[in-house]
Amino acid sequence: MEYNFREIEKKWHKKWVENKTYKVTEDENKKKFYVLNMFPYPSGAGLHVGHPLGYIASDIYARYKRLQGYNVLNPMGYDAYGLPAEQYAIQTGQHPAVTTAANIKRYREQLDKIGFCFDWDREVRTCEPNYYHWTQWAFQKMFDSYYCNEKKQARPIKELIEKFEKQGSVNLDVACSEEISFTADEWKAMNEKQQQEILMNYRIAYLGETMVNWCPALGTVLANDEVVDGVSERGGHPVVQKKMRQWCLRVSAYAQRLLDGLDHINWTDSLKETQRNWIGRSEGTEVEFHIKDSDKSFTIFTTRADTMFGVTFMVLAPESELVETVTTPEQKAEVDAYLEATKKRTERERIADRRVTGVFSGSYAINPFTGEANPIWISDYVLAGYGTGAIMAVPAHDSRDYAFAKHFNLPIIPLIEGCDVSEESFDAKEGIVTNSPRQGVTPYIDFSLNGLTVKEAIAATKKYVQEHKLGRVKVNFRLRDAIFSRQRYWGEPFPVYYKDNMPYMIPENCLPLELPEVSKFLPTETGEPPLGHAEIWAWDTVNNRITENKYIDNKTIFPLELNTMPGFAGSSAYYLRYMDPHNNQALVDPKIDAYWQNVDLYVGGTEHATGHLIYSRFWNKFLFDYGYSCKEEPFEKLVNQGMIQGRSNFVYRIKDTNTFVSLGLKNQYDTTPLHVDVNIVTNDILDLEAFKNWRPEYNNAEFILEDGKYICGWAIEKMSKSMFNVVNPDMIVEKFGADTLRLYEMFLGPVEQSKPWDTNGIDGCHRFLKKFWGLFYNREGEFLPIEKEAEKAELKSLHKLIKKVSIDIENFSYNTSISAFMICTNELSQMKCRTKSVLEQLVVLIAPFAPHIAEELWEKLGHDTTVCDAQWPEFNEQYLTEDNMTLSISFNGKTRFTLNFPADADNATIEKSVLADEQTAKYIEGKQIIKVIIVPKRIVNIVLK
RNA sequence: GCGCCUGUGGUGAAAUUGGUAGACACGCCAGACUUAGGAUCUGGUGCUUUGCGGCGUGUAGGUUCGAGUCCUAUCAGGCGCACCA
Repeated sequence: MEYNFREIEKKWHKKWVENKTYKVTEDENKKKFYVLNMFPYPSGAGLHVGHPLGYIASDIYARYKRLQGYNVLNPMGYDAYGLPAEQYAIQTGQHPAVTTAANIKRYREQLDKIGFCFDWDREVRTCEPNYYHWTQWAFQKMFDSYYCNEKKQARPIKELIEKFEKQGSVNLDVACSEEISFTADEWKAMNEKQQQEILMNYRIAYLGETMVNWCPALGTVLANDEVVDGVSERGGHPVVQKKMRQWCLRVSAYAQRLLDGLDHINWTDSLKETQRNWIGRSEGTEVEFHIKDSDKSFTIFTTRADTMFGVTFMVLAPESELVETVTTPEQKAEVDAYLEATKKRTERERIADRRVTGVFSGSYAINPFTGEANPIWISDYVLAGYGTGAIMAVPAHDSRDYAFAKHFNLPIIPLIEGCDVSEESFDAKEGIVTNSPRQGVTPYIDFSLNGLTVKEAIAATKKYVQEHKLGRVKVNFRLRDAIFSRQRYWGEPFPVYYKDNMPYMIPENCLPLELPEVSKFLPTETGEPPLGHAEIWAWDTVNNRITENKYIDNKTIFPLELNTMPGFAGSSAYYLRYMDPHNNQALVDPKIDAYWQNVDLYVGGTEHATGHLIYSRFWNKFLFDYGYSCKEEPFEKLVNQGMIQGRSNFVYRIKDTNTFVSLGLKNQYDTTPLHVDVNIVTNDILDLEAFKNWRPEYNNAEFILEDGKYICGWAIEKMSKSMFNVVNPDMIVEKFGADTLRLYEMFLGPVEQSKPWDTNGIDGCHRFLKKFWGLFYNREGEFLPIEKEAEKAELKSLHKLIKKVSIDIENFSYNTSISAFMICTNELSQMKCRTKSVLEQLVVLIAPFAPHIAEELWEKLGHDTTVCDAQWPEFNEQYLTEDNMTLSISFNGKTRFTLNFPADADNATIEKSVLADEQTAKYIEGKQIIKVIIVPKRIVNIVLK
């Protein structure tokens, strides 16, 4: 009987749905295991072969864990809100809800064909009200919270109000946008609006007037991670800096915890490193500089406190509020011109063109260590958003300051013994400090760093600055608060209305606030949000319900927020929602959360390293602070699947003809390479008929063949429609079956590695499944397994496989597991002994990889339960014993060699003749063996004298 | 510039973690069965040499009885951050 994968797969897909084979419920008697894939954006293009890579890898793991007796949660859903879904809707001129639903349907069909063990009863869609209810709820909680630095957690804002009433802003150690000071009496004297404005400075979700990444083409602001090289990540449109009033999340308050948490989770080093870079912790010192002939002062931030004696000028960011203060009347015209010029330059231009620019402000700042008056300059190489927006420039030891000093001819004072700063600055933090203070100069203060190493000098300066109240030790983070508003239609509406221009939350029991219908949902270049077109979009505070805009009176009926939330809002806590997706009383029932805890294995692409994976960790930490999530870190282990690139094929057309020449002969002609659809090429051989029918212009194409074949050229490129190299999983499933696709995607190489999709070689996996089937059925359709005692050789082959596969799955080395299956199948097939018990275990072993064929054979073996409920076989070392055992021998636990001896020998005698090489023999010859220690894994330690 | 990762046949890749490098698969070569084959089966396949042999894990050193694996330097490719003070 033939291996009929089409029939088998169809049959089992139906049975799995009917029997709800993959439905999971909480079960206190079983240990839990939570496997999660990053849920997809249902884009219009559907799935290509790259998407399922991670899903297959995690599916294998989930099935394996289930066979081991775990209660496995393996859910799937859709990240349906946000830019990509909406862009697609705009391009096709349809309502996003319609296209999203259609795309989801398509995704589901494609996913269903591959045979995943998802519990679809737990599906979530971020665009559905019963889901975004909890996105809005979390936002309200963030609005009603501040971050207490002392307790290192989010606290209810009412505690902060109580504090203000008692002591004002005295001794306040909380995260804020800017330091404000006021007394309790002043607080009490404020009206409601003033108080709300003050509180906004502390809320975790707050309205902030900040510089944002404005993308005119997309008609929205973007978060920092959505901007790459000055253009939008989606679509590559220019992005400019603009000051706007936006909702923000105070992610920066959690910077230290986000950093510390990385130490306790099982992620790859490179991903952790990426996050560390993004968080960008930098320990330094803030020092106050007084402005000469003024009572004003400003603070700078430096990580090189040891260079205080090498400061020759100061620089302010053009956007710094201090610019106005320090600009003298004589310099005003020049400064204004400079500010105007910088404003015009976009982020992109600044990156592309790094020329040194700047202007002198006219003022001087007094260096508290030398007493010298340093000129204050303004330049765009200093960023307003980092540190204090002001720096002390030490041209000798900072390359940027050096470039500036050379350009404007400012002095350079070297501070490290023996360093040469005639050509470039000496940036390394090493060497012995000198010139601090300089010889012959009367010390301004009683403090010297000369003779210390750089590290010692930094510590000494910090100490001095602290003790003399010249500044303070400060930790700065690169991580900024996340901008949380989008001027888009297709996103979660904010559950917010405006009274007297200040935001108020609609009552929690009125959630979800559903997305209204609008006449026009297209974004605008000017940034008016599409929700402005909604007619029913006002909040009636008397009846607590939505009402029509025309009733807005700003007394009881107020306008609702017009912005919507960004894509990452819905994807930040979805793993919690999967635990309890139908609960309409809470995001997740605390008891259920306590059962599933957090995600044990998270699989997805690296592209989310600085976006989703930061926001999600932040969001979860916030919920953790209130006890809504029982674990501080959401994703225990994370595996990044590599990207699948496309492998394009080319045909070579001879210029000005319709004749195509095969790859090997193309150099004899003047040809143009043309992309050809990879789906009409097999193993680089072109299907000539299919090619003629591919495009009308090739109908009468002629070919110059080699060996009767047309060989195509190839190249690795991004998988894209325009290069005709997109391979859909459906086509592979149709041709070879889902089990072959699953095996092949895993066989391609390590899951973590990026690699091109290459259909060459898929035959090997398909052939293997046929051979595997051949262990059970011969060509005549006889069922081969028989009940009998297993033979030694069979058991050895089987247990070798059990051991290998068990270890490999734990390590995600699926490619080598599949090799092991191939070897075992060949061995058993040659032995021609078909012992039922052996084959039964073999079916269980392959079930995670190729579930359809496993179910079919499991049934044929006489089981009426699903193979998913079988038990993963344990390997038994005794079957693995070799006839000739190999011993690894180490001397003093250090050096080793291997040694063969018969396994049945009672006492192995170590003879010179069996040693691997002569030199080794020479090495132990004449040395007295004191002790032989046999340790597990058949390693023998021989201790030599 | 700083940080992280990766370099092994014609190709994708293995290597019990310091012990016979190239498992397994693709491709290729030869053969068998076939009217035919993008089917199936068998054997071969790192390079070099007629052969014995020699050489081989980006390059150059080092540690070791022994290195793809550890150390140092260097080259190449990929990724992240980047006027972040």
